[in-house]
Amino acid sequence: MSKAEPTQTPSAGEPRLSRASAARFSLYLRPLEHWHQAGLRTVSSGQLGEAVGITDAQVRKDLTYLGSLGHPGVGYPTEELVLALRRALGIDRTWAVVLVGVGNLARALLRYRGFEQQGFRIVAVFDSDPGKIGQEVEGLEIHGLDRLPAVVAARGAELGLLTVPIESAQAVAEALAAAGIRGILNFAPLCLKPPPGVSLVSVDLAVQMEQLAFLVQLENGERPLTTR
Amino acid sequence: MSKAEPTQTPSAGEPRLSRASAARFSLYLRPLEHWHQAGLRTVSSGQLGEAVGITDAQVRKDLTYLGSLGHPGVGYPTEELVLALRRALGIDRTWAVVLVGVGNLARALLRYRGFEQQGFRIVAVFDSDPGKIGQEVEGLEIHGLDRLPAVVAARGAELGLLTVPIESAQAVAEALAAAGIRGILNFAPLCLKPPPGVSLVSVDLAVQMEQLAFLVQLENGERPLTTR
DNA sequence: GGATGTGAACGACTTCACAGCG
DNA sequence: CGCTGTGAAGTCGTTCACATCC
Repeated sequence: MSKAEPTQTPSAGEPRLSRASAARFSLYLRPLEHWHQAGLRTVSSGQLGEAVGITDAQVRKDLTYLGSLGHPGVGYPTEELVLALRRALGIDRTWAVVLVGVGNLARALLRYRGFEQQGFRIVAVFDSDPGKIGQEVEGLEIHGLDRLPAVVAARGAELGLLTVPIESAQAVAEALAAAGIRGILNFAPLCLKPPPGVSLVSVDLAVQMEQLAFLVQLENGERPLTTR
Repeated sequence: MSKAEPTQTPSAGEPRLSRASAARFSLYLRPLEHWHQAGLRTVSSGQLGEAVGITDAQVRKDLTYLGSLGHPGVGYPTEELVLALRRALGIDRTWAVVLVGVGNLARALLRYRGFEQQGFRIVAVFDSDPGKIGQEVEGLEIHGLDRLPAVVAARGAELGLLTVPIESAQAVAEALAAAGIRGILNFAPLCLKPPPGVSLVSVDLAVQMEQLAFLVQLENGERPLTTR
């Protein structure tokens, strides 16, 4: 009842593409789009690796998952590669995104051009504060949370940005799920339990800062952790 | 000349603590600090694992690196564990931080309480725009970039938040390094080359969004990447 | 009994090295 | 010749299982 079967991966789709490779696809995309606009028609695995700071072998292995679009002795055609990568990542189309929690971070995200550029459009914003509801931010009316299901459905939103305080994060995540949202990018500094059927990516700025402190400490050779 | 020696790790410090474990230390810290304040004196690996979404075995393996502070049959003393984790991460003290690039994101970061709570204090802000220099944000005067070395030295800053546009990111990173900064948290959406002696952590919001789109696409079973 | 610490098995990811093609 | 695609080897990280101790 507890061992025997390897459990997990019971029958569903085979894991064609490794998670690690997908994470790098996004990184490849930036220099590639830049080079493509600059008129470069072809790139080698070495150039790409150099640009994102990994080995050429790694690049080739990753790109294998896209099918064989490299030409020996030549390299990869820039444009095809960009298209294939975007397709693999699922950003060969536009995603409608809602934002919940209109604080400082939310305002910064609303003004951030990078999302739109990659095909993410923020189509509605929500907050629970009655004082904010009805106001506008960046041309969008702030809705009350009760309107989540209706607005999500009306705008065809599939992704959500979660910029609410810790206390309400889990509840709002579930409200988003109930409203039909399929993926959440969470900025609240806690470990959200993803509602069933909803994918989750979390960004905790304090955690990143702590990692940085750790790295600096390591480099300083100060306290590489004694066995004690 | 090219094989034989394993190269790398030539002689310097042995890699006591794995990078992956250190990344989780930050995650452990949040529920732990919460529980500690709530008066809980002891926690088990199972509880911690549950809170951050990993197995108990993984938790125990990680905590091994801190020395043996668990008691069989009882668990780990909450307070000691918090202190040991903070010490391991290098946040058992305050870090002085400078911020470069006063845009929307910068303002959001300046108002974010999470940094201060974990021992990161933003002590100065910089921008290259003459129109901004001399103004104040969140009680801090905006300095010109030319004052980086002087202010960094005067305030004893060791870390930097980089929220400048792509074009100037690399140059500013090098200026930070030259001014004596030891670690950079970069928000510009490009692959920075870390100056020698400087640690780097990058946060690219568009990349996170793309990962989310990828996960949702996977879960939808839509296009799990065909071999073609 | 309940929970830790840990070697050993396992699996995932990366690097190597080289055959093969344009 | 340069560069891709890929098995094989190697490294790193996670999970298992169990001896051990309170």
